[in-house]
Amino acid sequence: MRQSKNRIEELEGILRDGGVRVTRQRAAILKILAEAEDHPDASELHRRAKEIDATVSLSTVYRTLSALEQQGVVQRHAFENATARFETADAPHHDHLIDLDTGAVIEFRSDKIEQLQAEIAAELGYDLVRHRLELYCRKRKD
Amino acid sequence: MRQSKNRIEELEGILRDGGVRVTRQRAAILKILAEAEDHPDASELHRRAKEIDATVSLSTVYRTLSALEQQGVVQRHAFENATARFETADAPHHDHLIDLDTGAVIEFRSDKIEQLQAEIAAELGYDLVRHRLELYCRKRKD
DNA sequence: ATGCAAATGAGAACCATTTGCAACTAGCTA
DNA sequence: TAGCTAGTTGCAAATGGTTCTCATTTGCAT
Repeated sequence: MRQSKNRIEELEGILRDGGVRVTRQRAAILKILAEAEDHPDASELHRRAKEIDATVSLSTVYRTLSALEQQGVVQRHAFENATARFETADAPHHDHLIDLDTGAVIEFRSDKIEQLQAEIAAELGYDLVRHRLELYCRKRKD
Repeated sequence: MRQSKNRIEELEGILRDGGVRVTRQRAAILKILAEAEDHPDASELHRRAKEIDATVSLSTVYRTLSALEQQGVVQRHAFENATARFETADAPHHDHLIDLDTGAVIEFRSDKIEQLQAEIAAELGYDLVRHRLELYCRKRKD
């Protein structure tokens, strides 16, 4: 996309700073991730990455995703009855609405809900570390 | 506990009405589930059920849990990085707070959040079918 | 009692993900 | 630029929770 090149170089920088080597395979996976507008799973990422570098193996996709997740560059989501799906962690925090019929994922954010969650945790004597909020929905029939 | 006997008979009735046979093994699993105050996983249920009926196999635990889930008697939860955990579906709807250090699960309910979720789905053109809200927390340090 | 569809135990099968290993290679060093 | 070495890779095998297969048993309506 438009300036994905910069974004990719930025991500590669983050990796190098984190002591993670930027290999041919990782560069390919990173590019695919940066350009993805959806929430692909590991095998879909593998399929796409192979178009850039045919040598990328599924193992490497998984290993790279784990490394990227640890660097905070990628987020992993385990939606109901499905394989893990991934997205770059550049956008601000948001939750997900999953279309039960198509599997499509829509991002949304509600500051009210975020705040209520923290309040609930506090009331119960806890500090909220992270949360998971997923809405499983069907397109409204008119 | 106190009147769990009635509860168990009630559950058995639901099963029979649903065309599901109440076998010795299922009765044992049902009893364990009705008495559980926590959110055990399949192998823990297996462990406990065997104390009532040593013949219960893990296969049957899984099969029974699926049957109970279909009858709406049991709910399955897939918390982060963990095996599926179960609870009887008698209590009114609630969400879960998971203690990251102990794995303990605390139930809570927020009508405000419930309402906000439906509103968000509606705004995006969807009908909310179900949702998942989990708060991963640590005990507050005083 | 009888008959038969439903249920069971044991173990194999599934399948997404992880891991062991020997052969590479990114990227610092001289 | 060549060399070094710890980090990476592809492949295949392992993992582990959960589901399925199949021969045998059993609940329960008749």
